[in-house]
Amino acid sequence: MKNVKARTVFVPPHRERDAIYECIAEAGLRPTPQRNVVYGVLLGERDHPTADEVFLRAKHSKPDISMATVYNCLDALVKCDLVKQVNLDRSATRYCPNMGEHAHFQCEECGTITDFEGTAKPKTSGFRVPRGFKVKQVEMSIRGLCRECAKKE
Amino acid sequence: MKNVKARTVFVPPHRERDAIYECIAEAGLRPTPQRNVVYGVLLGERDHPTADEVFLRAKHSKPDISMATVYNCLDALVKCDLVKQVNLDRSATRYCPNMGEHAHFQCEECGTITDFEGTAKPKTSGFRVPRGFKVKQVEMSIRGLCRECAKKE
DNA sequence: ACTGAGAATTAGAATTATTCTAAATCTTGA
DNA sequence: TCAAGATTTAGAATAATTCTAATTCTCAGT
Repeated sequence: MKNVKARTVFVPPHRERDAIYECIAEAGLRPTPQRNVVYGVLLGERDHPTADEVFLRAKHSKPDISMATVYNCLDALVKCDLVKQVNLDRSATRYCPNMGEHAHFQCEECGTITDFEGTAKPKTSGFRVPRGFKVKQVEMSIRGLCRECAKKE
Repeated sequence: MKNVKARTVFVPPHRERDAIYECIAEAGLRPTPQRNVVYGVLLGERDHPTADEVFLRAKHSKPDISMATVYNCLDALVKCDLVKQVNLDRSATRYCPNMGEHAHFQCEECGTITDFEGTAKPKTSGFRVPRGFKVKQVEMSIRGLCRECAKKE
């Protein structure tokens, strides 16, 4: 699990699909076909889908999967650090299988989300962490105009 | 509007309440009692309330205010840069009148949200902004354990 | 391979969060 | 004062997420 971050970015999808079994097991969770399908969906199209979109796509390969299961699987994947939750606005939560360090950029105009590669650490970013607080995860999100929409302006 | 950020952190509340009129007007929106009350609620208790919590508090001074209005007002305040939306998990959006630069820290254990002072810029934080993208706003959110919960561990 | 305990899945109901609608009420500039 | 347009309102509608209880699956121990 420790080296998932380094691995997930460049390793081809089929290796990832094997990795899910190890990772889920390591996290004390059971590998199941549903979790596999859900993870596969996320790896297949890295466009930060909502739970609902994941559900629709998962149905292609597993027509009888249920919404509740999709939520359960997503939660499981998040818990064992294979997937990130992305909350940007008031709309539905999105999911992202890129565990490499990156920020989420959302275009104000067209809404698309783009990953910006890089590293976020509160100290190097200039934030004062009060004494006694334990930082576990840092996320950065950016709003603005994507290339296409910036051109149109 | 440009200097709101610098001003809001240390200026006492009563001055803020005057500021809302200027700011709302400048943003091309009308100052109204409801907007004033909603903004006052946010300034009064800076605990990052949800729209629902704002609604309940606003009713104290304006018992006939409606939920729809609370959402309208919050949107208006967000639009004219007096208030920030805070989206951390799958639960309801929270609102924050601190326009000084800061990150949001959420405790995994007790859920409380704490502001960490500091500055977030994608470049100094180590993020590569792809050519053509226009960055307008950067937010940083941090998860971990707050002082109290870290002690208990 | 078989079995029992506990984990995961399922459909659908329930809950929660947010948006929409259309009527009533304000605000502002002429 | 008046008209145009913005804002507020209650309640309905929609969307997102969680819950429930019954069923099915998985796996460790035989």
